[in-house]
Amino acid sequence: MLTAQTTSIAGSGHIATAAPLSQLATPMLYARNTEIYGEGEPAEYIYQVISGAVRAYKILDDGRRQIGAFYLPGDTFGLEVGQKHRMSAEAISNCTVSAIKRSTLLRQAACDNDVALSLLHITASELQRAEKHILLLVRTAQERVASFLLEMADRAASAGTVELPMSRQDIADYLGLTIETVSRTLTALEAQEAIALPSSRKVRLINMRELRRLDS
Amino acid sequence: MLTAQTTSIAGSGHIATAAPLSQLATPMLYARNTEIYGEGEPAEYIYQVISGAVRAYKILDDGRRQIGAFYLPGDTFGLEVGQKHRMSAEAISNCTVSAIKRSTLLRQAACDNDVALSLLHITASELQRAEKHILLLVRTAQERVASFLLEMADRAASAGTVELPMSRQDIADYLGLTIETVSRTLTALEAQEAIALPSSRKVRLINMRELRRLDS
DNA sequence: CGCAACTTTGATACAACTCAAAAAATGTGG
DNA sequence: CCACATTTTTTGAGTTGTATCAAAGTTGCG
Repeated sequence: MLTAQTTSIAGSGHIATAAPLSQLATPMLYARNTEIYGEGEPAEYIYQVISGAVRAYKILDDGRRQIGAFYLPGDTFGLEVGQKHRMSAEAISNCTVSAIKRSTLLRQAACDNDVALSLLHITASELQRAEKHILLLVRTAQERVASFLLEMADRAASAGTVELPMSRQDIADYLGLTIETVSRTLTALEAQEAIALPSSRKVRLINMRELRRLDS
Repeated sequence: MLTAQTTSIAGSGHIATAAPLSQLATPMLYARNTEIYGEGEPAEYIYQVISGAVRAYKILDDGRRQIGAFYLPGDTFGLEVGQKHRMSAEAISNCTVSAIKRSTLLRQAACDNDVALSLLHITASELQRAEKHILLLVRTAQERVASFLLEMADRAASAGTVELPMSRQDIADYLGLTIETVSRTLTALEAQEAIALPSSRKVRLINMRELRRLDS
């Protein structure tokens, strides 16, 4: 069974095996920092990242922003069982996403078990991610940052170097830290030669053993 | 459509409408502090709390325990899409739960859409809970404790007084705080007359406006 | 090239943690 | 039902990690 990460909504996954659906997948372009949908808006579409990166977030009452997830190419996002989006989503970089109508999907799910099960798997993956995120948030700054780097490496690494599509502020809002703490922690990891920072958006993972020990 | 909180696995919810399933629901008794299932174990059953309270948790590598959720009467827990339980579950108090075989359920889900959709709704509820938990963990101790009390009041209050089935340690491990901080925070809330503590396991919510302001 | 945005570094403050001990609650056997 | 042992909760004192406030670098873009 495919996971949400690899289930294509327009490709070869369960959903797409329902013939009419793949035809309904619409490619869409979003410029850097533009909104894809807002919290509380009717959930019209579910999306899959084709290229670029997306952040999903909520704004807390005190004005802070908590990023719930980053979505990279292949990831599905924006699926809601209820009527409304529970987070906002924005393009981190210019990106292309493929979208299909939620109403179509839910209608399909009501009669097609494969579709219903795919939705279940996507939601279960999101749950697993959220639970991992909870564990992250009770750790030290070093552990959070190390864990974040390893996660990004898993998802987007090429030859030991991670290209971060997101800003320090994005990382801070994801890890529940301040931008200063993220910056200082990266500097500290560099000083202890666990990573190198050839540029602020490029991280070379040098001492994986040490990073994994921190992630543990 | 029913939510996970109100979907009965042995009663009138979607799952039970599949006639053979309700017959398969088995009532089970667990004594205080006994394990219902362990992390990593094959997920044989899914459960619903009939009476008592349950905690689901993971042990971190440094030995700390993070409680992911408390389950109260009516709540469904232990549903996994994968083969294994991703957390451990223990009875907080002596409790009775109703259990049905996961294999049966998944077999049903593969052909019965109502069952598949019920599983989707239960999982989506868990996801929503986990996302709320994430937002909790980036707030101050006072905000976390106030939010926790309001959550418990919503779920189990009778006449403004919340009976806490769990210990201070349980609360601390749920909120990502130490037991001392939880205790001090409750004392502080009492001092500012937002709550009263007739006993350590009983909390009377006095100033709801103030608590909601903290929860916000 | 110059301005705006982003990132890093520095100094200080404070919330929550740690270690320690007292107080209160709970359980147990006589 | 009481006396004692154990567990849980509260309180205290001191430390520390992260936030805050401030400013200096750095990068990228028009």
